[in-house]
Amino acid sequence: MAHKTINDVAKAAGVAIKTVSRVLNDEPNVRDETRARVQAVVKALDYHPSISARSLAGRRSFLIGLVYGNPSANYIVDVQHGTMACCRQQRFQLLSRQSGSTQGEELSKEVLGLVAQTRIDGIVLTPPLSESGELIKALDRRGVPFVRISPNDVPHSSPCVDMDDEGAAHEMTEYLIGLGHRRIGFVTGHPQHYASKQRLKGYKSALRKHRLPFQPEYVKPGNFVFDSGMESGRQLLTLPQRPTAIFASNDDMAAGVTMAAHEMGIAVPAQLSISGFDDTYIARAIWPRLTTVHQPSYEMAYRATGLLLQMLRTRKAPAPIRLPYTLVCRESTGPVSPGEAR
Amino acid sequence: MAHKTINDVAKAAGVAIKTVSRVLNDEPNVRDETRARVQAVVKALDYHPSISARSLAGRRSFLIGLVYGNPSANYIVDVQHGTMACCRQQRFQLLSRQSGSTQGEELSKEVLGLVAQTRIDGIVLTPPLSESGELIKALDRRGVPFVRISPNDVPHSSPCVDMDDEGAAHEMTEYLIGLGHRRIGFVTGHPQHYASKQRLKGYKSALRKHRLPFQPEYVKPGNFVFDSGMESGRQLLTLPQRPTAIFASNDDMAAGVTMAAHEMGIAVPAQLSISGFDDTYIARAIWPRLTTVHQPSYEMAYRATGLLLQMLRTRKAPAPIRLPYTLVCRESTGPVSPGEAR
DNA sequence: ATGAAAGCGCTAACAT
DNA sequence: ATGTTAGCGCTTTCAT
Repeated sequence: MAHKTINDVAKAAGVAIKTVSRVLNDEPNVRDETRARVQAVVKALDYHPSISARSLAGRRSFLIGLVYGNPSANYIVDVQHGTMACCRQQRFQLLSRQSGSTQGEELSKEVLGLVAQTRIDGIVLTPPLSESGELIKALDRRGVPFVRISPNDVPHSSPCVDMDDEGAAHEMTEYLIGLGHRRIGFVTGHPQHYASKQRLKGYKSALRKHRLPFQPEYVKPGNFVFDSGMESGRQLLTLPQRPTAIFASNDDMAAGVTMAAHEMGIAVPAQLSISGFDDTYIARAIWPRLTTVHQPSYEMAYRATGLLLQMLRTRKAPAPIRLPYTLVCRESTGPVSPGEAR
Repeated sequence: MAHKTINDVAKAAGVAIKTVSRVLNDEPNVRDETRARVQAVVKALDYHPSISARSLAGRRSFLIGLVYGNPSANYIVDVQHGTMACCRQQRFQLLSRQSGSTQGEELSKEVLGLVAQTRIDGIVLTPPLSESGELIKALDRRGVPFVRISPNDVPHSSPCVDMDDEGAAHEMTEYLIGLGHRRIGFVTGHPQHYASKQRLKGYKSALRKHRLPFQPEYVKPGNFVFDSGMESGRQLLTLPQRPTAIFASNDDMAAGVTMAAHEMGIAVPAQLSISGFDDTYIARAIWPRLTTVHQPSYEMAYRATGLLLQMLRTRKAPAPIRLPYTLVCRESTGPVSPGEAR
């Protein structure tokens, strides 16, 4: 037997299809008794309204798009699951999309095409796409609601969920300083990524606060990918006065630094402390386990999706949410050893 | 301005909407000249047909569902990207869904509900969901086309993409034997997972072939998750006659074994060789990098999706595809040391 | 080779 | 509080 339709339900419940529609959409003006009867029939028939039909007839598709370009698989999975959990609760479906291009006109065109085809009700934007001014402008012009995850400096009225990246990096750096480290290397994130700048800022401000000199040769470039961490790690560790601690802007790169140290026969944490950022799965899977900043990616995505859906209902942008981070201290960091602290 | 419709295109091209429809769907009976004109207008107007309308009117939604319950994030991401790449090429959209329940009636209900709501054209099933007889039966009854990824013993005419798990495990075990190992531990995968059985089988057959005794105490249970590998690793390494090599049924568990070895102060690979299965990101991110079986997850998913879409077009099931694996030898394995091989 | 009309399963706007 | 009707943007079926 084919799919049930709203007509089947209406017939079985002895009401008009409009009444069924009201019940499905939680609209008022239905007697409790009628509502209960319809709901019973819906359950009995195992009826699921067609989102195509709803989307075509109404102004909602019950489809949410998650668009990402982020290279860190573990981060993405956390975000996707957070978004999915929220969608499921509110009976929305999730359409995932990895964007080929990361910025500019091409990106905007791709996302706009997605919207045109699918009529998705809203979009969850992850970094670094959440920072593309052009994309945001394009979405605005089309009137597509969206929510951004992660800090970013594109001023916009749309909702946003973030955390205090600068504060977290500051705190992590202070933690390393507290362990006695004076020469602390830093591996940056992708230069276009606003969070990268914030994390670097926090690193710098902690040095300043503790009157340690900021030495540019201790800051190496990265792009959030493992290999870039390994490469920058190698460079830092071959410096004449090598750092006794290295703080990488995400876990993947911290794992790369750890790999570099292993290859060079430098013991972690005895000779070198390493810390990361994000607290993804990899932080607990490598040896020594990474001291890192726990970024609540799953919850950020969950809350972000919640804001988006709320906005769809109320038609106005809810206030941004800032979620707390926590320092997670594991075995990759330790007190500086006397021998290393010349 | 709102979205363009097929009417806009028809008007601009000076044809009936049916002709536009023919062009969009690559149907015959359109003059080349007319076709070209319509295509030009489509491009000029940046027109994207609404999948809701297509889905409602026709028998296709251009939506593919990816349903997974697999706990390994890195594996899932590979699969999702493979599926996405194929969908993008053929102008399908991807709806991702992590199933809450892994089996039985609940799973079937969830997936059937998804189908009813979204009218997705077909489903890509990943292990272990691809092995649920009940789900497969339910999908059959509803006439929902699907394709399964990974080996499995539910006989069915639907297409399937897999690899030779048994052969791969056999080869990996032989490789360890070739390095001189005689006491080889094994960590199994999730018991419900057919690939687990195949991998164990390959391990056993290699031992047999080389006339090594199969010792049940060298086989410990796992469920494809890091922690289970660590736990089983600990148990194996506290055996009175501990193994000189451990073969875990996936990379996450092999990473867990590596962690256990580190914690117990056992050097890898000097005192213990470790190998995994899958060749996910984690295999290259931990130290020492894992010797493992490269499973072409991305390509398996890509090809599987291709089979599914082909089946939608031709209405008949294409032949299954078996993709080749390769052994990837890295630093986690080495010749057995004389001291260990008592 | 092209077009006209009906209708997919819903919701919107307007009855009652 | 409930029902009726007219579409949403396409594909289908049947003409021409």
